[in-house]
Amino acid sequence: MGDAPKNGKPMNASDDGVGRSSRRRVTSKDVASEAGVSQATVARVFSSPHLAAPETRARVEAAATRLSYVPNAIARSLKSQKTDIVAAVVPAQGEYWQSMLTSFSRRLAAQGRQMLLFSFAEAADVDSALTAVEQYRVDGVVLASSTISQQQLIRMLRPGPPVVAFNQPAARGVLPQVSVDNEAGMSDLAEHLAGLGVSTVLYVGGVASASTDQIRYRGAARALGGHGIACPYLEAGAFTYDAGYKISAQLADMHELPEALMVGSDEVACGVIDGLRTADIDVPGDVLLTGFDGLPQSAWAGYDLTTLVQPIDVLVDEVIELLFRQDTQAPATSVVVPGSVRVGRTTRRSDG
Amino acid sequence: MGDAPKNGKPMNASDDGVGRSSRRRVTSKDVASEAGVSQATVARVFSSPHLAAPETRARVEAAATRLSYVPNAIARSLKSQKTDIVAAVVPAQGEYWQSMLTSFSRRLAAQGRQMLLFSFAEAADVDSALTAVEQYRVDGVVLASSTISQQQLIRMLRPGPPVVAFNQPAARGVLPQVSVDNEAGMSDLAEHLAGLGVSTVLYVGGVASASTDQIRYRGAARALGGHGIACPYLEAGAFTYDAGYKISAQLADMHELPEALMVGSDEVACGVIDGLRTADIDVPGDVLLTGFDGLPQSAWAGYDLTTLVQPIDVLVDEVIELLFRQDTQAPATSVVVPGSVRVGRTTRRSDG
DNA sequence: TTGACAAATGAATACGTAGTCATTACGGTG
DNA sequence: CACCGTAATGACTACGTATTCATTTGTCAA
Repeated sequence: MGDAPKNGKPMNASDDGVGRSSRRRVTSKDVASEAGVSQATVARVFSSPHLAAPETRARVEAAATRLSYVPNAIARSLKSQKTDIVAAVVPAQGEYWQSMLTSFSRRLAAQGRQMLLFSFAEAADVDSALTAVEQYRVDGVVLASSTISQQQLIRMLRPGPPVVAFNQPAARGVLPQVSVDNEAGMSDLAEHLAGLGVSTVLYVGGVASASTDQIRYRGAARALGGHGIACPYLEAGAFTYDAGYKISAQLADMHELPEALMVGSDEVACGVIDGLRTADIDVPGDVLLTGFDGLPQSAWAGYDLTTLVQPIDVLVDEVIELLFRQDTQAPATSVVVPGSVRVGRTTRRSDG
Repeated sequence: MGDAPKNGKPMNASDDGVGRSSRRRVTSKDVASEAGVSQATVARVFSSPHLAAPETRARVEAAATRLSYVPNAIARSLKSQKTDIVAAVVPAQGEYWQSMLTSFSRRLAAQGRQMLLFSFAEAADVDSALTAVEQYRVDGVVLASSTISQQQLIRMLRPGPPVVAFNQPAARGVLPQVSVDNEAGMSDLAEHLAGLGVSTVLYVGGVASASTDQIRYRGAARALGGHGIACPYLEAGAFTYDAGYKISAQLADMHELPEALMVGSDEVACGVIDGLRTADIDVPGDVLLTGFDGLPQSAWAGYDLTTLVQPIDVLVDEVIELLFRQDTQAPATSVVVPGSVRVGRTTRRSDG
């Protein structure tokens, strides 16, 4: 046991080494005295190793291992004014958000960043989430959900971390925003239907006031209009399975079904299919159907929807790119990523 | 705009007062001088208001509002040695974990705590997640997943924040743990089947090495054994829809189907149902079926599984209770919460 | 030999807050 | 009036790290 370093301040000399050494967390200072260097050197070894002599580095690392030293990210954040944390404000419900979440989380982890999660069920929760976000000085914020109010969006504009809205076209011009090309996607699906010779279509939306819903409907209506096909709008009331299931009763009651249904989201579409089935209406036998999003469930054999698959990983990458781009000058960039049509059973005429 | 020295100290002394006063974040010191009090008083107003005179408090709050002061949670955490953050280490895939996540997140938010999310796809990711967890000095950790190794569990035992394992019976005796009563739950389902007069049963597990799978199977085997019914085990290979879908081919090839299938999880069960359907085997017409977990999808009309519903909110509450209980003496408490059987279409004989 | 220069390191400081301690003022009790 | 306890507040410091600055050492060219 070598001892007597030139810097022999007997601070915690009363601690008898081996005993209960685990009461207090080990700090860089402890490692420093263990390795016989200064605290500054320890910090350098961990933050910018190239500034330390190889021999010194080895000694410090050995000491750190011996003491099971773990750097304190809180202190680092305070000093460096960077937390390496990104906040995500995401609706509590909805299959779609979940997959976006995990993709986002993994991408961040690969960059050495962490993710602070805020899930909310009501608008009020968003406010408290935003308050917490401000306190934690995160490096970036992602706002997902189509139900965040304009006012809440604007709140994020005051000086603070960069913010990006996810699949929230309403934010365009207010916040930087990333979304799939909702209009073109739904348009592509409409063209697919038109190509099948469909002549009557009904659009089943989720929430009429949601910007995604409006834009998707516009895509359908325009494309179909180009073929001289009308496209009335019916609102399910929510982007949920249950909403789709319930609205299907209205569909079943129609004296004449359209040839195809374009549904605003996969989750609603699954509900519609199941609901129609209870009324002995078969998809695609009696009516064709398209979804939107490309959820895992939409590919399940029980549904096998024709839908627009959102490239979630690409969207997430764009979000991160936008968050950490140095060019913070451009005030409200809007990135739109194309999706891709996946043809499933629900638009295959079963007359084979 | 060519000035910008590479290492320019951004003194905002040139800041023209009222205008863009937002270069630097407002601190409690700023509020102090604005309100004509000391920094200590500002801190008190925000952390323990009862220690400040009402009049002073009002003045400080007014000043804080005027400057849009937001307390810095990082600095507070450093000083108080409490982050009010809980880390969750959760598998990236699996419907079940997602719902647990959002429930957990909302519960924490209600307590003024935040949640740091780590989702992982492979075991290697768990290690890096645990490293990050240690650095951020979180107040607690929740480990979810049945595939975390014993070694990784043990790593969390060194001095650090309290840790609770979620639905991970393998952790029993090693870490405090909360889970649904897997054995009793599966046993209840088995009794349900026995009550229907079923005499041959096949158990379709997810991953045979997973502790939850083993315990659930034991519940089924014991209960059925009590009725003199055998219960062979078949492994799907994963707790996923696809695994269930694929394994159903083996079921369809059996020269004689059992009367009932007990599937280890709802997600696998959905795959099994869809897979059987492609082989023209109907559930419940040709074979009864039970699931486990109580996922939202299991209640969808297309499946409507008889399953064991896990009371996620209760489980989450127990986790939080365990994390922050002062009584940290008890080394490895194990809380087991009962689930409830929900009878669906998949065990209703369609002989009506 | 000497000066210039780079590499390596230590001392000191700042990040923004919470808590400890000391100080002041005040009202009640003896 | 003297005494004491309590409320309210300010000065100061610690939390653990990253970074600046100065100092030391070694190397090379003049």
